[in-house]
Amino acid sequence: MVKIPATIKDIAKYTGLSIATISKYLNGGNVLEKNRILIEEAIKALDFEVNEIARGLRTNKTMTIGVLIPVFEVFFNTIVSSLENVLLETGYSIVVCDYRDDEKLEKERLDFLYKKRVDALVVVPTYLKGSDIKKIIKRDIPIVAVDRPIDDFECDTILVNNFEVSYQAVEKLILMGHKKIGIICGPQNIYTAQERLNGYVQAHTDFNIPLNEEYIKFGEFHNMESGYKKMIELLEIQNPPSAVFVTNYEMTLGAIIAINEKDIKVPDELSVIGFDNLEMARIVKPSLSLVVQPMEEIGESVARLLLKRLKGDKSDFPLQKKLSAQVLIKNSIKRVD
Amino acid sequence: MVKIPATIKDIAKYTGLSIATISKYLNGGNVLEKNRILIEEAIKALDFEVNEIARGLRTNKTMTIGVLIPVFEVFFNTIVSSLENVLLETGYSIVVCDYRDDEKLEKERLDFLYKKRVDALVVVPTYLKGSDIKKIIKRDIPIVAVDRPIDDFECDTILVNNFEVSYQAVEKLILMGHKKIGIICGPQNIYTAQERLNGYVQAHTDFNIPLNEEYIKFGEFHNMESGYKKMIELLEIQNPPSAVFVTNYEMTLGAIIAINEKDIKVPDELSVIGFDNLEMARIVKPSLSLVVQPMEEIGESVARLLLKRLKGDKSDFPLQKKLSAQVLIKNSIKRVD
DNA sequence: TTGTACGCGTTATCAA
DNA sequence: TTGATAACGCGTACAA
Repeated sequence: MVKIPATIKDIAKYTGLSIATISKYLNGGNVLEKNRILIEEAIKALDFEVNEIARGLRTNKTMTIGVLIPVFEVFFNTIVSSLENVLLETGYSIVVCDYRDDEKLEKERLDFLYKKRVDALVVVPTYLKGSDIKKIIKRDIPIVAVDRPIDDFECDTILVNNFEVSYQAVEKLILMGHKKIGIICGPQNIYTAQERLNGYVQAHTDFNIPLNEEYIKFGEFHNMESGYKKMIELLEIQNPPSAVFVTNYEMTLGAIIAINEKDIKVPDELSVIGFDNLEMARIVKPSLSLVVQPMEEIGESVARLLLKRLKGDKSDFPLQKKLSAQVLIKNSIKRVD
Repeated sequence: MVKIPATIKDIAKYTGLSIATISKYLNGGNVLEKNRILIEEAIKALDFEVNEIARGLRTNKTMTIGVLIPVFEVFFNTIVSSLENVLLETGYSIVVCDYRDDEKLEKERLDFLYKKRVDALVVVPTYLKGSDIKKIIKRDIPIVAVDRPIDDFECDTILVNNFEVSYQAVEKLILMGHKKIGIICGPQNIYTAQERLNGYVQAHTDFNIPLNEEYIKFGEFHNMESGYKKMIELLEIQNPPSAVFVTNYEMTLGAIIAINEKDIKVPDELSVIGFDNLEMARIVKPSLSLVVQPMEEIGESVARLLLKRLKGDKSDFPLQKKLSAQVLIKNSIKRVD
């Protein structure tokens, strides 16, 4: 605690060897057995640890990867967690920042990570455009966009098939006879929210079911109260929907509370498909049908791609990958006619 | 993007001035007006930015503060957020790590932050002991324990009056005539959970109400399913409690779902006090009584203390501060006899 | 295998 | 005010 950590120089003095030899030992080079023992003894005795700042200055690498996410919510947390698990073995660490869905903060955090000299960046953008990135990022480091593409910027991108899975969910409802289908969407400026709405619209189009604007509600991601409110609104329509599709975790939570409060019986009085909420789905009775995104797979894909790029392998750049979410049908859907 | 960022040396060349002068300018020193203009021109032209790694090596400061929290959940997020807001103005940034309630990870993350040469540490410990810290932290940097003390380690500590507020909550129920009071606690190895249980016990003792072990359930923080399960268990007791105190956010969420599912009327059939869940409290009908912790205040206190220590002011060390949580009474409590 | 010598980009000291 | 120069701690040719 009190002593300033020893440096390579100290180890050199202690062992009588040169700085270069110690450095080589530290980096896995060959050293005479007796010297190795000596060095290891010195390291213990002097409580030595490499100064990663100095090493970073020299190697121009920090061995850290910057991760920028909108908020610390379970969807992003899970992705980051699995990303990290893969990276762990490789010597890379991650530094995660959230920007609380704030446009200004999004740029500031990106700048922060960049200034910390991360070796690569993983970004879940909201407002961020290509021009912003070009303004902030001046070194040529790998950047991967996750969950949402970056407007006007060419980079590796890993997405989920939001449109398709949303289509499938709504299609399922339609095939069960539903024609009055409500949807609680996210903000229209967010890519994933747009895609999910588009899937809903396309399914209606394909099955020749007219859209009813009353049934389309816009809530906020990361805000369960909005899910609650929008569900209440849907339930209070004179001619309410017979099924509702809620397009995100937190909003699903709020929607469930609304349904309970109104004492609506699922699926008898209302069919429901939620989103990304396995824990809740287990709890809620009857078991909740869900769209489940492959969060772990996203994290792993990002990690693998990142490692490839960090090795200098630029093949397939810019890579565009779309992973598949699944519609998980449980007991919250009833056939109607 | 392509060009490697310019260095002070480049600026020196461009302007014809010396490296030392540029450096002085960068650090707010006095420079002739014409030189200042010249330097600023060069900085723009060459896209210069200081290399903070090099600066850190030289100054032995990274101007970052490491923050270690159990999980990214709303309670900790809010604290971190307000901590950050205060720090923002000062030039310090934070790097946040979670350890997912994992003992091994808790040490690893601490080590990671330490190796990143943070200038100070904010820690919400779970398993961490003084001996662990002494093993990992060798430089003498300020450490602040938040929400929970660190066993066997002398350092600044900022806590919440868990015992007292829990006592008050239970006392309130008792004063409303309740004698059969259930509690859903957190894990016994966590300080805050212990304190909350102790407050419950003490209130019973003071009012001469015998404890009923059946009414004391242990769930898990950060796991709403446990709140759900424990509430179900309480409700299924032959002689169920007339009131339940749930001692954490996520568990309160699960408990509410359980209550809804069982179609229990609050407060007629059951009085409830939840925890830390303002958003939910707004949504749920009837409005939920709550223990509310002063999250913002915690963050601000930590920040101020930290800044003081970073200035070298060691007065009052080790500081022990206890902030006050409040019992917020709403419509979820009924008088019984 | 080991050591010498230099450079990474910055700050800090001390003359000028 | 400015500049030459020595650190900071480490990695790496290159020579020994």
